Amino acid sequence: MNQESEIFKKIIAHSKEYGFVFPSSELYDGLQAVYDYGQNGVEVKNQLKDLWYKSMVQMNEDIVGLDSAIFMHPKIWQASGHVDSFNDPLIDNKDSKKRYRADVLIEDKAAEYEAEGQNDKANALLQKMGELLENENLDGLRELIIEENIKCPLSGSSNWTEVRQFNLMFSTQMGSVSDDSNQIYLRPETAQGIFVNYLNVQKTGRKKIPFGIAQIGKAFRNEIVARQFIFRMREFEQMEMQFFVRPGTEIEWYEAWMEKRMRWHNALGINPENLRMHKHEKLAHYANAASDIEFKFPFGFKEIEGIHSRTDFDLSRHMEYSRKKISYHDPEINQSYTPYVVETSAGADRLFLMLMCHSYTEEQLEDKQRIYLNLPPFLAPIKAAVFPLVKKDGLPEMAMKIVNDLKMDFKVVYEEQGAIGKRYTRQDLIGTPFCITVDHESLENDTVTIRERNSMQQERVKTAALAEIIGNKVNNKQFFQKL
RNA sequence: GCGAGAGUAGCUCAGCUGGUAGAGCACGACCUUGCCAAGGUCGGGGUCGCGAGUUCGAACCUCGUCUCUCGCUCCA
Repeated sequence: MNQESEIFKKIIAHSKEYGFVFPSSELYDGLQAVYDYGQNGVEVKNQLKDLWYKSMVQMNEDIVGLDSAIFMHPKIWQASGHVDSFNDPLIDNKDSKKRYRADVLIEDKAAEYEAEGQNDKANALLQKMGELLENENLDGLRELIIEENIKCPLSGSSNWTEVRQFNLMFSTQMGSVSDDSNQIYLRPETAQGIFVNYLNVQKTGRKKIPFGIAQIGKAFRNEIVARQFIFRMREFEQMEMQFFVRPGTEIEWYEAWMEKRMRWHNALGINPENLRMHKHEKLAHYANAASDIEFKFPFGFKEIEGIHSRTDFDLSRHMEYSRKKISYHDPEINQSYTPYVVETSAGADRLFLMLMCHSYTEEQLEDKQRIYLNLPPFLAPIKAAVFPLVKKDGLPEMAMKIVNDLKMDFKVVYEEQGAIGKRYTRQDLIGTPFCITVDHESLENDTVTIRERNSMQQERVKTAALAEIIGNKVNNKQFFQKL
């Protein structure tokens, strides 16, 4: 455990030192649980998102894309259940330092009464709590806890703090005149943008069920405690796909998508031992089956993607709250129904962190330690670096010409500073798959050496062959073939 | 939000019982060299997280505050 958190610290430090991830607003001492992607991180993340999007929309004829707004009608969050379930009244016990949900403490007490056969007392308690919650009377909740002599199960004391309301959704005002402005939320998930556009896409795209809608976008959650670097952030990016299916077929599709998504992660080159599927025992209110794909981070197996069978919960609720009909007439069986939904929901930032953890490699050579990022070449921020062996004799000019030719196809850099070994190392540290060196022989026969990152092996090749050699490793084709 | 620990140069850290900041690496220029973090010379860079207080004098002591790390809590 200690060694593992050591390695995680190194990954965090490496991410910052080499321009992958910076704490947000660091100049002003930072902003808790918010991070920025640096010059190298943004390249990785953009390519990761592009890879996911194309894997969905380009590789599946029955999936289309969407980019819905972050601001949405406030009623959407009532329909989705977020307004209710993202608001928790919390209370701390000062002796045990434990935090509880105030409503859960009272519910537990009611359950005790029930177990003792005092059903009336239990119901009265629950009713009173319901009223207090309805009126957002937090002091009243605290009084009720004290009246009922509810004690902390751990410390056994009733030394309670105030009850505080935690709202996991960020809110702001729409409308510049504060008097008649409306409170709206920053979306806590991207899925609802897909649900409320389901009908638009289905009709204008003439989509037949089954079909899917994929979207990448920012979401916001006001986490009580956000830890573990970019694993849990207040502003984060989701890559979600909602697949609409005929009721009764959802479990088949759910299982198919579990397999498909696992294949996707394997195709990234992640060690299969570090990936696992975790079935939810306790299901959320909207799901009839749910699993997480988990990656073994240095701090343990944690969720990177969820696959959920969401039934018709969301569409039905939107039908109810919007009072619009959202059913589908299925010509194949000549029946109308509300489609069921199978969702795949991945965290872009978590996948990024997974890639960093996967890639960070410490290798012991005979005389020294080597550190490099074993990023999949198609996700590396820089595809190739070109060096003149010395900065004279026309070598820089030839190297520059190679850069200018290659940059039409790939992100490449030119570097002449420092000894050649140091330049190789600098590229290793950011995961550049290829280093190309121009030497004196290059001027004679138009060949260069190309060095592969992991093996450090060099090969002398014709300059004209470079684009193809790099392209074969760096394009997405071989990735898609593994899906 | 509670409890514990931490914050000095880009990074890793020194800095004695208070006497107004150093090293190595990194970075930049030049010279020498040329295939895996080379050597030499020179140089840039810090209001010691921030704000008060004590003191003739604070990186150091006291208080507050911010941020980070760990634990509790929460986690669709």
